[in-house]
Amino acid sequence: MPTSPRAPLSRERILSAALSVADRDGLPALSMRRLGAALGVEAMSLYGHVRDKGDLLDGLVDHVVGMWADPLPDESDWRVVARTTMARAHEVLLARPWACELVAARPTVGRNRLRYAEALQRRMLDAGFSPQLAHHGLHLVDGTIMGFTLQELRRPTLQQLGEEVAAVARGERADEFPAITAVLADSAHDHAAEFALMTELILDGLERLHARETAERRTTDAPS
Amino acid sequence: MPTSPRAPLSRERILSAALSVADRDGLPALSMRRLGAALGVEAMSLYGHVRDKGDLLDGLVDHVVGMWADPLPDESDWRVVARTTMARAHEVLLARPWACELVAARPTVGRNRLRYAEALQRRMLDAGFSPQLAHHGLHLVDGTIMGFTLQELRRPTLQQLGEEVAAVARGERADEFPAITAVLADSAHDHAAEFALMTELILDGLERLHARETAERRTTDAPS
DNA sequence: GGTGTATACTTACAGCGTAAGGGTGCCGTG
DNA sequence: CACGGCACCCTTACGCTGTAAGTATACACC
Repeated sequence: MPTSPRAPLSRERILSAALSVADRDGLPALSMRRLGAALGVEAMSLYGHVRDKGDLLDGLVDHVVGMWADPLPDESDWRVVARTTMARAHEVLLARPWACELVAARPTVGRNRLRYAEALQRRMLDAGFSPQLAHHGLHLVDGTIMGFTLQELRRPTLQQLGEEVAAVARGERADEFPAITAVLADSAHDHAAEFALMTELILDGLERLHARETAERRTTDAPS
Repeated sequence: MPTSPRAPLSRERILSAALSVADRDGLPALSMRRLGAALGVEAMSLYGHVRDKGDLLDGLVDHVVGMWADPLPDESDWRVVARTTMARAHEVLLARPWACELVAARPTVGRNRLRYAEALQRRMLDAGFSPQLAHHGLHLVDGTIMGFTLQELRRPTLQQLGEEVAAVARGERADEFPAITAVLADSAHDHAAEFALMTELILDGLERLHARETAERRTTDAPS
């Protein structure tokens, strides 16, 4: 067999291997050498297809964004698009804790991010949003995805760090932190339900802003 | 002068030096060796006061949290506490881009975080929130702080990365991304105003959930 | 067959976190 | 005053990181 025994490298193959490594061993374990080893290749060979490690990470970010933004919902109602996108993004990010950290560290705007922003903002403009409000809407949806997912990821590490905090979480410091203790004691916290509730809160809020905006426009445009 | 020419190390001094280094040179530059050098000391000397680099970073996170959570507003209205805390947190995090990244990477719950959570949740419980809703409220406020600040930090790096994206941002791809182009063309984006608007949206939403909750409780408790 | 080009490998360097062990000066006690 | 103990800090070393520079191999085409 004259051909090389291994398939040739490519950006695609590198990115998907990087995704596997990060999924399996976490983000700190994603070094160029380990990634190369996972592909049966030396570290330096990767640099033919990837400018930097930063470039690789940026590619990874957009790849992950594509996981929830692709395929875009074929739906004209901005609420439906926002809702399904938020749910999918939440699911994808929860399954890949390293992705949140990565997006925070490398807030890249890639092709998938562009396509998703375009789709959501177009729906909002079509629904009569002002460009300003469409801008706010995108930020609100995106911010909620990241902010809330980070909240949930914060929780599992709670017990692993800090005896003082763990005592509070076990309800042993009710004197000093009564409210926290009461809240923790009461609620069997359902993350998925909370995220859904907050999604609706966000969408309601946006819709109210939109309604207020159109009301103002009407009184301004036709006051006579 | 028989005493050592340098003041003895302490966790406090180390943390505040780490803060300066991160502020000046960024988070990647915060290595144990550089931090030691900033204190006139070798890297290994730090390990007498800090278990780990992770321990140091956790301390840094809570230190930053303290910057906006301390002193807690002396105010009984949860809305006021939430609003001022969000504004202060936003300001602090925008001035320290590395802090967002750090919180995402090390979602630690420290002493300052506990005190702040306690204060806000107590106000909510006092106002008649159910423990569930107070829990949601804290998550909503925290999530919005992080999510929105991350959004804003994403922007400055937009032009530095990716010629394709930069072209879109300059409005040269109106054919493929009409909505984005329209939105960018129209809005002179005011981040502070957007954050304030979204803060009110959040608070309104929470208040509506609270009102709905009390209405339901009334019909349940006294239906006769 | 010879040459060009793409691809992957090798070597090397500076920097990282930190484990292990070696000094050095203050401090309380005899 | 002398001395043991003990904080504190420094030195050295190891395996890891990203990546710059240079080298070898294997295929495509004239």
